[in-house]
Amino acid sequence: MPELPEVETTRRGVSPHIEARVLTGVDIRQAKLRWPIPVAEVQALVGERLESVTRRGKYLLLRFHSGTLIVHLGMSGSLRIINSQEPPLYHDHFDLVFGEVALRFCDPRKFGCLLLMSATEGAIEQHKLLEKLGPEPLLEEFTADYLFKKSRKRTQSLKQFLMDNHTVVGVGNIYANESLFMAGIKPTRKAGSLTQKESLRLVEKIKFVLARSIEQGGTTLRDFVGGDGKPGYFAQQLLVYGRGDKPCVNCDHILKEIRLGARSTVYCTKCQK
DNA sequence: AGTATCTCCTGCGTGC
DNA sequence: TGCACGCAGGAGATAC
Repeated sequence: MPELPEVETTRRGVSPHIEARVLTGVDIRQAKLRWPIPVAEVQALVGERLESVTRRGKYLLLRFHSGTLIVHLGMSGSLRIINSQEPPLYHDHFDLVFGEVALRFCDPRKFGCLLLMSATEGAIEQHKLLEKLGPEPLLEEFTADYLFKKSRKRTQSLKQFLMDNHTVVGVGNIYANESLFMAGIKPTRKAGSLTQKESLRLVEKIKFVLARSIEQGGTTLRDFVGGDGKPGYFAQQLLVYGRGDKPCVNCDHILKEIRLGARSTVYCTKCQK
């Protein structure tokens, strides 16, 4: 599942191939994604130059003069640069064509989306999907003080609180598990029980683990932007995620795996307090 | 307002 | 070997 590092890696990977180029065609083979693709509106962008490729949370934003395309990869989506003559495979739902190259979207589970916000509707930040998002975890706006204050009087579990986009964007299940382990904090605790000191550790670890994954993604960029279109997981060392019933890397105690809000949650009952 | 639950979809693992 | 079943998972929608 693409988490923030994968989305950012995708952005960096595809952007040099399409930015500043003119959209010459739109080929939508499957409009039924999480929300229906507004086919005619997207096609109306043909002839316009792609001004920028940016990211907000896990949303990719492709800005054109008359509007901005919003792309989300959902659970299983990927974007890759192809030769525009290349025939689509199963689950390749749409292409944005820029002359001889194209940006191709593949998503077996169809949890992703392609939407358009017209420039006449206002700034992209005002879009319904974006306006209530929390801070970007890698920017200075995401601080220990912010997280501490935001968590006051919250009764839900710390992990679910972290995974809520209104708290902070881009911390999905994998990184919530990893950062809580690295900070030595039990995921089941109520968010409101977080101390200032713990908040500092947690924010540090979230930033660290996300930044490191983006770095590692950079090394595999060429692999997926080029041909096979499978971004896959970064060659990252996951300390707890997917390691339930295996020994803790710190103390050898067997890691515990539970469900929090139907999400796989793994932690060490000795190292995480 | 905050919290928990439901929902979309397909591939994959499991068990018979 | 084949088939039915069930589950995972991002995050908005819905219910309370």
